[in-house]
Amino acid sequence: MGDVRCDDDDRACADDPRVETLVTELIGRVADKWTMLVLEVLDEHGTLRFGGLNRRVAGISQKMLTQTLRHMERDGMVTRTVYPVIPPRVEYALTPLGASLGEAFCGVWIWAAKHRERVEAARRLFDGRPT
Amino acid sequence: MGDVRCDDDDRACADDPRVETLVTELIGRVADKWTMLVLEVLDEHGTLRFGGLNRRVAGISQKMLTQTLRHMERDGMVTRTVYPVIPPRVEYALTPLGASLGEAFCGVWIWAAKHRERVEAARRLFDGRPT
DNA sequence: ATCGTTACTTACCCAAAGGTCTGTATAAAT
DNA sequence: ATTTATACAGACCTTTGGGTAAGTAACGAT
Repeated sequence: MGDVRCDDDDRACADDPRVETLVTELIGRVADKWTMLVLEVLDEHGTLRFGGLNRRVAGISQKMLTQTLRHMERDGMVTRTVYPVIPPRVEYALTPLGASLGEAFCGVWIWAAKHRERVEAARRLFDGRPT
Repeated sequence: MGDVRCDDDDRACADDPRVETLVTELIGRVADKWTMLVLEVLDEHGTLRFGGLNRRVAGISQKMLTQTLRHMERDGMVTRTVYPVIPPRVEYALTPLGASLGEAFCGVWIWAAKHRERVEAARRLFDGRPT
């Protein structure tokens, strides 16, 4: 039961060091806490302005929202459309690439939903708390 | 092209706050950088000792390996088997739960393999570097 | 003339992550 | 007697993440 690797699509899980590098980056930067939440909100609402995102992402600071959006833009996950009006109007939307990352991460969401009880039980056991 | 949510399995991606909490924890703690790398190595090699893991995980410090293994053990991802011999011998192996998380994250690996070029191209474009 | 609005940028600061180094136990090998 | 091997734990210190707050620009409304 340990040998079951993941070979659904292609040779993806292989030992390509460049893929490994990207995955490490994904875990560490692209797919950090805020990125995932922004991605989820954009996936739900389609196009949103800065303020709208700030209101919906729940707990994010202006600074982190800006930073996160810049990273996502750099990685080709979102488009940033500036309308030269006053007061400024900037719209953000997911690219197909961004949407596909969301779908990829959906597997983790499903896992979390499916195994939540089990993880919490394991923690209680480990911590020696009563059942 | 923006409405495509992820409804592969069940109502997983829904708005259950407990799931959201767990996912946030997953991204932030359970499924952090080192956890994923340890998980991958254990999935490849089956059972490994502390030293073997330390040698194979590439760049991890002793402290972080210990910490990561403790967290994974607490979450029910790995088993820790101590043999009371001198010098000490401790073996680590994935549980079925741990293996299933690896499979869930495999979607991200596949995504990374499939879209690596695209992400790197987007970055070059954003950074204004030559093609 | 001043205020409000929007989307930032920048400076400052604190807490957490994480690396390095040292200590520990114990028996077998030299 | 000293060294070696193993799997840690703990102290110390640097780096990074991330929050707060203030500043900016430019125009319409009061």
